[in-house]
Amino acid sequence: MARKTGSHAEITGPAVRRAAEALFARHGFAAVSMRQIAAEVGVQAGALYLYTPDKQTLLFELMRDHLEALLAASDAASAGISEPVARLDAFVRCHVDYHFDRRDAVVLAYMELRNLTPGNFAEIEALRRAYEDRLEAVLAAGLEAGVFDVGDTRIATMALIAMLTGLHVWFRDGGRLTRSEVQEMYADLSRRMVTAG
Amino acid sequence: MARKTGSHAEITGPAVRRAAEALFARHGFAAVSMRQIAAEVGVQAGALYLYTPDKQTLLFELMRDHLEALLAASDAASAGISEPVARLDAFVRCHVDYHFDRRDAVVLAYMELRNLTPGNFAEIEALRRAYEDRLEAVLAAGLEAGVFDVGDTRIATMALIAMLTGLHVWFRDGGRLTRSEVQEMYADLSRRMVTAG
DNA sequence: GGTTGAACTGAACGCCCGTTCAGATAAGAC
DNA sequence: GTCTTATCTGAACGGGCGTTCAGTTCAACC
Repeated sequence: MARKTGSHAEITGPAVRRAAEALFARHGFAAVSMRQIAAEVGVQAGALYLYTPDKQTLLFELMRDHLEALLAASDAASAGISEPVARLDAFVRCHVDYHFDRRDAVVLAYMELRNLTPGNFAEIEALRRAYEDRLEAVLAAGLEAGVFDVGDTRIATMALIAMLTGLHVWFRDGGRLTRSEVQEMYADLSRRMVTAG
Repeated sequence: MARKTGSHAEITGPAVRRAAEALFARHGFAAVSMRQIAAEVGVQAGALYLYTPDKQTLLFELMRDHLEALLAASDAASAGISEPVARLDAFVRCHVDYHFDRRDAVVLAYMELRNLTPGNFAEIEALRRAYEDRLEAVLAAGLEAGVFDVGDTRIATMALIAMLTGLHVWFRDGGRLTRSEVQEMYADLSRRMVTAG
């Protein structure tokens, strides 16, 4: 049987993922070595291979777990809301929340796509596409209902996603704006962007 | 004297920069080796050092040259236009133009900041900041004139820049949309984003 | 047609990479 | 107290990295 108290695997495993996420987000996957991750955790490089089969899988699982959680959070945030303007508002606020809480994961998920092997890329891309599709469905519903006015829902979707994802460029913890101020502003900008003038 | 006809330096130099730009944009600075760049050009790795002192400087100069050209193009595009709505329109169309014409350079300029040494980063960051400031000045002028309605010009600026830069995620040459269609759509989205409802 | 020098090769430099693995360590089980 | 096994070390593997440089090539010049 595995040891119960004093079992390090339950500490080291998450520590490896946390360290990898932070380092990959800051310096990029290709620029970070397994030895750097190990040093951050406080073990030798060889020990990492008790927790991941290889570096590529470590990246892939970080991205996959994040995107699955983001999708679930997004669905939960808009559950029970049917009015398109309110749904867009909920989507945007949920996304901003994720930036405040899981910033490194968000940065990874859209900066490191090019470092995935083809098979892993396909799976991550499908999740990202699913997230975009959630937003596009909201825009399409609003268009149908006559409350939104966008020439092309796909382009408007990509523009909105890009605007939201761009948060990471300027946002700093403890900056001059609070979470709810940022949410308010981005919700306003988003709504106006797709609403008839 | 240098050879005139048959001089390879005038061919190889630009070829090195072109190859580096394309490879850095596609795979990321850290994931591309000097040997890969050399292979793309058709020379041995050592020959690259006739055209750049090192890999870092190669990246830096690509980014600097691009940003300086982008700033110049942006200034030229809005020269003589004083009305804020028209200025925003010109800014957006110019940016979209750059995406069509110098896509790899655009991708580099905002994806590879983290791979610059501190000194190089400061210089590139200043250029990027100058570009953002151009846009923010337009928004501030529109706010003053009462034609724009944004709570915070800085946040609106960053949101707009992110939206524009996000073009690279979905745009593909020869896709279903023409250059002027994309310009039209992004100009519309931008204008509505910052205009009073 | 011999000389010059820009352009390039090819091999080498020391270093770090991802990954493997035999062995050390130490905590739970009996 | 002994055994077992989860956890980790430390050294090694082959290979690729950025960079240097002595030597080769060959077009242009005199």
